[in-house]
Amino acid sequence: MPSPRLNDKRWSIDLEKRIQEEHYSDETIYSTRYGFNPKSDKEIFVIDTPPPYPSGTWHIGAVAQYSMIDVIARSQRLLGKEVKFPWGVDRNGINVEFTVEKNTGKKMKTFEREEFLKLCEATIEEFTQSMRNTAKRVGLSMDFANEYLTDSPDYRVVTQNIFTELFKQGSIVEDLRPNIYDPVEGTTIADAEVERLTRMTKLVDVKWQTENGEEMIISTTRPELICACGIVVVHPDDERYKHLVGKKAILPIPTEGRSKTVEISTHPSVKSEFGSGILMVCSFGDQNDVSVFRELGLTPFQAIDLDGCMTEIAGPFASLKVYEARKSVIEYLENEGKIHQIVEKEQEVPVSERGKNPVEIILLKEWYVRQTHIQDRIRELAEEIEFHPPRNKQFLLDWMENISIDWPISRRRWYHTEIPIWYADSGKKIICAPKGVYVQPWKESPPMESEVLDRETRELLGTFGELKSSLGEIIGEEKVFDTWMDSSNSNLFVSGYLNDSENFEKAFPTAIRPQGKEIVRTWLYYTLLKSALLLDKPGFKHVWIDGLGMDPWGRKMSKSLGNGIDADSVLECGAGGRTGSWKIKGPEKSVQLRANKIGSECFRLWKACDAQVGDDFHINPEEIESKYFGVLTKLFNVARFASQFEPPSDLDSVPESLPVEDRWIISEFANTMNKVKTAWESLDIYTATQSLKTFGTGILPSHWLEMSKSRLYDDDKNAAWTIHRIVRDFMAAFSPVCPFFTHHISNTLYGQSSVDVREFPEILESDDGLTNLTPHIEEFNGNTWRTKKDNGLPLNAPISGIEIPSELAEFTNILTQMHKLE
RNA sequence: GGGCCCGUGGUCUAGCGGUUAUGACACCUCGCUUACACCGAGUUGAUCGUGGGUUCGAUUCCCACCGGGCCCA
Repeated sequence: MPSPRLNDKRWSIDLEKRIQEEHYSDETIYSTRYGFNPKSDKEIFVIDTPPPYPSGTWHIGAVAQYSMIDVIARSQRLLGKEVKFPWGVDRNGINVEFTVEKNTGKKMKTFEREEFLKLCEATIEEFTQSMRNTAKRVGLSMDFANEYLTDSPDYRVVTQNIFTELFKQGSIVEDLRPNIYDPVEGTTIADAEVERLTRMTKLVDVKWQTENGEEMIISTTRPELICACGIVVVHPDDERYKHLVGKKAILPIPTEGRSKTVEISTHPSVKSEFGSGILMVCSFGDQNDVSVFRELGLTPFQAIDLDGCMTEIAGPFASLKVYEARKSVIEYLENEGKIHQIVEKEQEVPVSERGKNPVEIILLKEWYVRQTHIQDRIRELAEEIEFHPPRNKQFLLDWMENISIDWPISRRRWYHTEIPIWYADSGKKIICAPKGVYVQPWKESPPMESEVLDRETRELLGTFGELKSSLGEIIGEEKVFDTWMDSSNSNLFVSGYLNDSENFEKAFPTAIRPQGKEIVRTWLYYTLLKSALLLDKPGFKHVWIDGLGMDPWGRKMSKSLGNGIDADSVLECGAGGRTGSWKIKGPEKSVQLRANKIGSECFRLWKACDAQVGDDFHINPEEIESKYFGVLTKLFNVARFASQFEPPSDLDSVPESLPVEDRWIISEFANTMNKVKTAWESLDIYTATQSLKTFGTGILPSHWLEMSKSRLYDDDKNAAWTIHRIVRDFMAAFSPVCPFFTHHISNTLYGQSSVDVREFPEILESDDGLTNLTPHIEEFNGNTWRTKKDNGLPLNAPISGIEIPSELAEFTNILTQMHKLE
């Protein structure tokens, strides 16, 4: 056999890594290849990449998603677009604060603020580094040289400026409102950050008395909140309690500085079948309490303070932690004989997503982005966006359906973007940081060119420099922003808002927002909200919402279940001959999974091929290897086989008088390429990859190659042209999925890398007359192989008595030769 | 309690009013045939979750139920 130009016998993880390292080693070559040229005449395609949050380990499901975003980026380049594929890292937030607290064993607020920030920055940088490595290991073609970090001054100043802009236009307000508050971490959180955990709770039936001595029973899980009770209500249709309505109930525990009685009234929100059917409404046990207080115009009591302790109104229970107060109140009521019964009950407790602490609703002065007024407009703007898959739009609509309060954006934490505000003139005036200057009001004075505004009317009064002397004491805001305030600017930031207005016009709305469905209610929603408030535009043209990576049994991967799979272990599986093994807790017992080789190319191929976008996908390394590594081996061998024959100098013009079998496979290939091109254009990774895989591992090697082998060995120029033209174009079309694999093959065979192709390969003409014969060819070959097998003949043995069907008359010669028909 | 999504051979998956229901992996049988045994060829295997309905006809549309997931009360 002539020696193949591809010398490696087969595709391997070590080869993959060698190519990859070379690929990323030279920054100049890398940037020329994948960088963004804003001056280009091509259509601009900006990807609003989700900036990942570095936490030490990168979830394999997320890595799989990023690899698909990379497929989108590469396929759009292949189609001739000027792609901006930014690499950003989301680094603000409470997670890194928790990590530092855990590592040092000290709570944040026991640190000096500056010192704590330094620790956070060092920690997050370490995590970021390992994330950069994984990003390259999985082959992402992002613009790493222009990395953006959401905790850098460049990024934070954009967040701050956008805040100021929204504040001036009236879309941001400050107000004293009931807020969801995490007393352990000492900060307000938003609705979207609350999750529910099932816990056992005591449902306490407390005996109350009315002023005229009638006894009534009220069930509650929060007896410590009796001190904040504003009213007692029953359902208006509840006949049992009609006589109580209008009377007064005496609080069953001692309180301080408030009325000892509350009115009994009716409210439709009461569930009569729950407990006794009588409800105490306290400020604030839950969201329903909030709305009853608001509806009836009651003045709320502040029962819990910022440290999660009872306030003075709790009388003897003041300054106890909520949980201790509950125990003491129950004890007190028991001693007083005021408990009817206590039942242990399963209850869903709202906790903070990040800290898993039970949250409280308390009155706090916070900053809000107004959002309830603009829901209809956001819905209209969302109409202009194309969703992939369309059904996942429902997640957004469902979430928006439930929005009833504004978005609280201030947090009492530290490693976040600072709210760029100072208070002056005894709080009557506000100083806003000027454009383009990142500020830290908790430790800095306002820059001279800052603007001074009336706190109520927002009227501009002048610059800080002009008014400095008349402003009295200046107090910097200590609070910071919710991290979603930062990340919801990503589409604005990457398209040049405030930094590159010339480009912004062309780049916004960004072409695509790819993301997971778990952050629809946060990242997607908040971004749409911001884009609507600031520009009255949809944030993007396409939204691509993928499902989540699940364990092999379809359950969410989580630390507590012990069913997680580390991304690097899959990508490195097979490197240096090391196999991979994973011990995963299944629903019943632990299961040991093993694989010999996976790597980035096989991993990407699996994700591209195995499921349609939007569905949750099961991650099982054994399956990834067994189903998809063979595909790479097959394709590699086709290319390796081709590589032993000299490619014709001119692959672009079709030779005259190609024989029928070459015209046939070219027609088949043209059909495949048409499908692939359409699929890449419509962001349909699944169809594009499936089509290529089917062709490349199916009729091409099994039928055409078998037919044409002997011609190739005989130096037939037509056969050589056909195989090389197909391999070259195939690699280009396939390069978005397996960039290093196709790079290696195309570079070795043709001296030009498929990852550099910037125009989809020309698709040759397809002859329907020939492609209609394909089922007949497949059937004839299959029958002939079976006949040989049934007769105990090897496939290369001659055979007699086989008739070529009349439809395949044109193929008589080649089929006779192929099967050695006699 | 409400909403949304999903349920196709042992496993994963395509199809979404008329198909001999797609493909892959696994299984089984045969074969080291000058690209490939980390391979090839061939076979076996699905009453398309269950029960109703609409229709001449349903895996595909509607309803109920069951199971899984996600979200919200």
